[in-house]
This record gives sequence, C-alpha cells and structure tokens, in this order.
Amino acid sequence: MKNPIEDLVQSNVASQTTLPAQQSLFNHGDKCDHYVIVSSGVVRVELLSTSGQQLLLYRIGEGQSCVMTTSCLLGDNQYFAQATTETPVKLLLIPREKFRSLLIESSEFRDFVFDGFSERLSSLMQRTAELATNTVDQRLAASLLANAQSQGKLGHEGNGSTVHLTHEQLAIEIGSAREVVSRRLAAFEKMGLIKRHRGHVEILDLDSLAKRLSLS
Amino acid sequence: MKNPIEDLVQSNVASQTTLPAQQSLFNHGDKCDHYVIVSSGVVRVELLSTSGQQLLLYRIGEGQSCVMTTSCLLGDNQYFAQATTETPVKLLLIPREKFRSLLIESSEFRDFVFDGFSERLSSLMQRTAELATNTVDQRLAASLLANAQSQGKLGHEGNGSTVHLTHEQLAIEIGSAREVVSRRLAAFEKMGLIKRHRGHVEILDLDSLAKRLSLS
DNA sequence: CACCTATCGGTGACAAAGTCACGGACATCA
DNA sequence: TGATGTCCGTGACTTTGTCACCGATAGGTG
Repeated sequence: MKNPIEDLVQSNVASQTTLPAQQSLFNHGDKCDHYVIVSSGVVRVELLSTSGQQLLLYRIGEGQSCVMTTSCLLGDNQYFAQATTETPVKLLLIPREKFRSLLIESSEFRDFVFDGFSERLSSLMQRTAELATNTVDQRLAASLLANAQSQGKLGHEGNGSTVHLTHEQLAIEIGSAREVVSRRLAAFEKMGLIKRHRGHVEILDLDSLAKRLSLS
Repeated sequence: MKNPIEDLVQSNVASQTTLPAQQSLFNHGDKCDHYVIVSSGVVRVELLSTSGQQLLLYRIGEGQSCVMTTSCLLGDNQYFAQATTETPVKLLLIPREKFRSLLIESSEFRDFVFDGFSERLSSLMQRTAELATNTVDQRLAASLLANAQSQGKLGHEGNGSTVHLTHEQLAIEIGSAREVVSRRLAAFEKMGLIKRHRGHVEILDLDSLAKRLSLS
C-alpha cells in the first residue's frame, strides 16, 4: 500500500524529524498542532492515572498515524494521554492548517487518514474489550505469543521461542501488575510451558500456551 | 447550537425513524450502511463478551451521533459492539454513499461529524481511564451523583436526591457486578450517605458522597 | 383476594487480582 | 570489590469478581 504522504514530503508540505528512543512526544494537556505519521520505529501511547500508574492504550508502528492526534486535530481539543518513543523514530509532520486543507482537497489523503483512524479506533476498543473480559492468564499467554521471537539458531529446536521483555514490561503490556505477572509466570513454568530468565522468558511449548487462551 | 442536519431532512437526504425502548439498533458483526444521529431519546452502546457479560461503552443522546458508526463508515468495516434504545428514540439516517459525498461537499456537515466524533472518542477514552484507575467506591459514588435527580417536591428538603436505577443497572454503569454494588451500597448506607430502596437509591448526603470521589 | 411469576436485592463462601513491603540475585561500572 | 540500579520472588493483606442460593416485593391474572 503506497501512501500518499511520500509525495507530500517531496513538495515540502510535510516535514521530517528523527527522535531517539525513550523520548516524549506529547503529554497530557498538550496542544495538538501537527498531524503525525510514524515512518519508522515504534511509539507507545498510554494513559497516566493520577496515582501514577500507566495503561498502554496502543502502539503506533511504521506507516501508521495516531488516533488521538487525529481526533484532537479534528475536534480541536487537547491531548489527554502521553506518547513516548520505544525505539528511535522517524516522523512526518503536517501542520494543522495544512492538514485541514489537505483533507478537503485530496481524496487520497482523506482516505489514508480515515482508514487509519478507523482501524486504530477498532483496535483500541478491541483492546478495551479484552482488558475487560479476559483473565490475566489469557492476556499474559496472548502477550507472550504475540511477542515470541522464534530462535534463529538453525538445526535443533522445534517450537521454542523467546520473549525479550521484563515482568514489568509484560505487566504494562497486559494492564496488570508486576507481582501478578511474576506469579503467573511461575505457574506457567510449573506447568512446563515456559522457563523464566532474568530479562526474558523462554517459551517451551507454544501449543499448550496457545490453549490457555481459550480455556478459563 | 443549530445543527446542519435539520436542512437535510427538509431536502429528503436524511430519513427519519422512530423506535420504541429496548429495541436493538445494531449488533456485533452487522454491516454499517447509515450514518446515524439521535434526534431524541437515548441509545446505549455496549460490548458483549464471549462469556455474556456486557460493558457499557457510551451513550448517545439528543443531537449526538455514534462514534462506532462513523468509524465503521469511514473505515469500511463492521460493527463490533451492540446498540440498544434505552428510551423511545427518534433517529435521522443518512445512507453511506450520501454520507461520504456530504463529507466532501459540505464543510458545515464535515465540522458537525468530526466535532462529534472527536468529542465522543475523548469521552470513550476518558471512561476507559476511569475504569482502569478508579476504585469501585469512587465509580459508584460518581455514578450516583451523575444520576441524581433532585426531589422536585417544593418546600422541605435540602440536599436529598434520588437515583432511579437498580443495583444491576448501576453495576453495568460502572463496569462492575451487581453483588459488589449491593455490598458497597450497604456500606454507604451504614455511613449514612444513602438509603436503599427497591429500584432506587435515596441520597442523604450529597457532599459526603462527593468526598468519596477523591479519597481512597 | 389468592396465587404465580419475574425481578430485585442480600449474603456466605470462595477465587482472582491488585497492593504493600520486603529482601535477595544479578549486572555493570568505577 | 564494592556500590548501585534493575529485576525478580514472596508473604500478607485488601479489593474485586464469581457462584450459588434464598428471601422479598411488585404486578399481573384467575
């Protein structure tokens, strides 16, 4: 899918920026004056509660734009969450006025914006639904599977994988607490599904882990 | 705020319908082929989990449109929640093709759609945040206050009010379970904040109830 | 009125999840 | 070889959700 944004860069309508990892993009209460597209890297968007705990809303990956930014631009209000780069990131920025006029003039641009918007909104609600209805075990198993990177070492393993996340990170991922993740992982290990290590989790049995998604 | 939709009815672009209360508007998986505006009454939109429990996402009141409908129309995908009328409802409907062309042609219509969209999205995320970070007590107190209808009887009461909701309804409202609501209400009563009745809750002390929003 | 039935609410017992407060293990770097 | 920071394990406790069941009440209907 070729995106119409490339052309905009050529014609100097959109500007480019590069940011290092762990950099703040916007915070709760900030004014929103640019449409943002991530052209490489990953940005995470999370709510920060008054008590300081954070809840991951969604990630923005390559070629995607930010629902909240779009929403704020369209509705003319402020950010009510915060965004941080997880990796080094390249961004395309379009000033708000330009964004508005492009929306009207270019049907290509319009489609790009709305498709992305709608898709992100769906996945956001999807996530909400999962948080509200699935158990910690289910979400944890799902997260492990989603983040599993199969061991490249050729030759000697069937279905082993590794997840390079700390318990803390997994907890944020699934909207729970570190201690809970620790305990559930211990249980998973006792069942022979995984093996715990410092800083990463080794998956021993992908299939059985997948089964935990459905049952209880 | 005059909305541009009125004119559309005159010109037969939008059609009108009336529905009784407790009527289904759309279900998970339905195709979405009309832009919808509620011109009177209230519609509730909720997720239905596999296990049958429901989570209230938001309500659509007079003059408002439905985020999910807008999203589905723009992004061309299906509903992933269900909507039911809470009261008798009057609706304005605009067929999807007409909706798309109006978006392009009329800046007035565009502003109406996007403002509503953005506003609804904000409140949806707001709700998610509150569900995730506030305790049941806080949410319950907030819900009671939000639904309090001051006793119209002139003359003899200071700050009493009544909430005409069952425990079941309150539970859905705050994303909890009936039993929990029952117990917390019992606790509130013991503190002298409310008085329980069948089918409604009498608020005795609005101020103290409001205080429960902040502490613990 | 007497009865039936559906809804509403109360409660005990237990399970799941979150919170608090530690302490220990490991890695990195001066 | 400490010294520090991150990561993880765990006990104790609280909060919330779930299951099962029963009693109370309102609103019909014969």
